[in-house]
Amino acid sequence: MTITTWNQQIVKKKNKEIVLRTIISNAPISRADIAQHSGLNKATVSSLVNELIEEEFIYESGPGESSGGRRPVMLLFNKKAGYSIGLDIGVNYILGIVTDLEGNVVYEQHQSIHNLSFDEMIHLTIEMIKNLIEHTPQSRYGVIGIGIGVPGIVDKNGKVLLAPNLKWSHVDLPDILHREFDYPIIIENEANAGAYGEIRFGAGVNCNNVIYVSAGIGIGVGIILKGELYKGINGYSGESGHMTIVVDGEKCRCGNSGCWEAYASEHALLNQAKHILPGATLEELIEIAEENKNVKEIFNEIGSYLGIGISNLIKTFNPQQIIIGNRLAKAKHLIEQPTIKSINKHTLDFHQKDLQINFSKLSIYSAALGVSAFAIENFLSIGKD
Amino acid sequence: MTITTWNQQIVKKKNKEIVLRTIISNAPISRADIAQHSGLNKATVSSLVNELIEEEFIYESGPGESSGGRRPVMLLFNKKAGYSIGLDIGVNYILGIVTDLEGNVVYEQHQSIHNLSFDEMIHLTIEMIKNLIEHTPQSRYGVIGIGIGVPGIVDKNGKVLLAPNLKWSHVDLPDILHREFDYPIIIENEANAGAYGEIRFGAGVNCNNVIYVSAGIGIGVGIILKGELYKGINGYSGESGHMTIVVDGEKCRCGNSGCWEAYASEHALLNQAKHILPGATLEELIEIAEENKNVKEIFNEIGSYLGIGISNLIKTFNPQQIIIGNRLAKAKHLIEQPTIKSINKHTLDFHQKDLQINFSKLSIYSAALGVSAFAIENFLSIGKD
DNA sequence: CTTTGTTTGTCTACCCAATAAACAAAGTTT
DNA sequence: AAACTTTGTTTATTGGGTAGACAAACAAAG
Repeated sequence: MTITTWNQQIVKKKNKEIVLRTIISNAPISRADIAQHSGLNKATVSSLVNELIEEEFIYESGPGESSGGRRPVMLLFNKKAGYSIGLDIGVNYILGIVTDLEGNVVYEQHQSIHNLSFDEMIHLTIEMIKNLIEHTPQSRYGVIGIGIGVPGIVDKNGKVLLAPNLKWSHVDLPDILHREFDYPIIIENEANAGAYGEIRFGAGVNCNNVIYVSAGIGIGVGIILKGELYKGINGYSGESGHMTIVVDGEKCRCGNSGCWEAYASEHALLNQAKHILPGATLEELIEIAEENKNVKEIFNEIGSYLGIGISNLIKTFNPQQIIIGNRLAKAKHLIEQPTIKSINKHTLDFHQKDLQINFSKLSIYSAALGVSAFAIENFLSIGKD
Repeated sequence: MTITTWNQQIVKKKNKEIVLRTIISNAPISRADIAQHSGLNKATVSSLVNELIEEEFIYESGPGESSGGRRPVMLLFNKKAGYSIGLDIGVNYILGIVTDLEGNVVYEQHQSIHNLSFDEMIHLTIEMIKNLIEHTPQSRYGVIGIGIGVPGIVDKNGKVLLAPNLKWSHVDLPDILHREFDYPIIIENEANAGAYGEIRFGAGVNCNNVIYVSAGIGIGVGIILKGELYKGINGYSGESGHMTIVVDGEKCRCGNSGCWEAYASEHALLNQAKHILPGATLEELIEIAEENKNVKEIFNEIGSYLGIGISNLIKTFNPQQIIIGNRLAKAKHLIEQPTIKSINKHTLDFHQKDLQINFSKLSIYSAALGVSAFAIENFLSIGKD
């Protein structure tokens, strides 16, 4: 096994990437400014910029304001050079989106599902992808990749090892899809995808160490460290929903007892609420909470427990930001205060320094945008010779 | 702020580092083998090797076995090119070591301390470092750095923000020491240092994702991800000893209740044992446990709780290895089985796949070797032009 | 002992990317 | 209009890595 060595080609590729990323995050920008900003030589920038224009990753948008000399030629990222496809497979829905290279949704398809067999599920997924591809605008690079988020444990090769809520186990999704589609395919856990979506396009833009708490039926955690998704040795990280917060506490679906998600998930909420309002959904409970003290108190309690688990994560990671997402984020106005209160109570001042607690900004799109972003990222760093 | 750009000098530096590291971990090795192993061109390797010889980082040890042609010239790492100093400051001891560049201890000094004032403590530390420097063998690069491990929270600049057991707060140790010594100085939390010591020289050699659980008076955690120490946004990561495992449980010294270390540390152990044997130390209890069922049961329980917290970390990190170190590791024979049993009970098969649970191999030297290794690492990547 | 083939390590010519400096073009300021 | 500024390109140079030729050193076969 050989290590990655360094040579001029790598240098060029890295510098080209620096130039491109500088344009993406500072557009419109001139060649001179890129040189200033990146520290690269003017001539180097000029040459790389011209290659990027040739490849249609960027384009000249015309002259900008003069600052006392020749007017600069402003450069823009060509977000329409290609399009990415993202799917979020949930328990009772599939959401599919087509985005440009900046993560703007140009087409979307929502599909409710109920009690589908595995084969029907796969068939529906494939049909959906076909439809998304059909609705992808023409462009230089076309569809640059397909990302799929699933609520379960995904290994390093994209195999879905266990998705209890979908009743999937050992599903080789990349293999199944590669038989139909000849595009790069990325499968990712829903919490990981959501985390990435938020740091790229949502509440966590410009944050490098972020813990995304996906509070839905269960609780999953997406971990972004040093700007990169951390996945663990086999890809099974972020199962913090099953960390013990009460030894010998409530029974959890995983077989253990006292798990965080037995106290702070949608499942826990519905479980509490069924004594008051049997069969009510999260959305219904949120509405009722406005007038019903007892229901409001349940949200209070859920928020408080949510804060306890988050505090555990804060003490372990000392992150820059916590983002609370997925379905419980809909109840932001009900759980934000008790959650923050709980975090304040359970962490030291040290850990609260420089710490932001936010809710998801992308609502239902977090995961789909996240996997779409993975495909884009993959394309921009690999695809660019 | 300019980004790090890429040029030929960087390429050379990186490749030189590849060559050096290949030699360090594969010595004795020939130039041809390095080329084979690294993927670099023979000529490139030859040139870089000759520079490294010039700089005395490596040397030729004579001809090796022929494999059917000209006999190769074998290369060895010159571990005596410089020496590193490591200190482990504990509550009632200071341990100082001098190591060569491979982490072999060439001189050591143990010092017991009791109820020293802050000034006395600093004075003693400085005197010890002076003594260690005096006992450092002559070499090309001399003392290449000083690393110090402390039982407390250390920020990114090496300032000790809080070390409750030492009664330190806001101690600018780097500043104090730089007035005395003109060497690179690295201050690190004891758990982080121990973690690094173990992955470099101990139980975690060749492991990239390791959680080191420092179980002493309290519990600290050192997190190694992708081969690097993870420190969080401000350097306060790994305070997992204070994660809640029993909501509204035992009071902890931090002010909260139900913290892991209130159930699984030396402090918790002594607390339990004082009802049976008031005033007994950990070492005494370990001896007594051989014959005393009640004491043995306390170790059992501590191990069980230790396993619960470790399980929480496993679910979050999906690490390759857990290393249990610090004082409680002395009771390995008493707590290993209950700990492993507890981990088996509280984690899923997925997380146990490819997972090793080990105890510290470096015993009392973990932290001192760790900080020493930090200094060496710093020297080898920066010091080498 | 000779011949043949292999392995090792160096040397040379060459390639390629970044850089500095010179330069032209297109502005602004005095 | 003249002088200065800024932008972006062109030129020559520097300094790395690489391929391939090469000699030295050795093993194996005859």
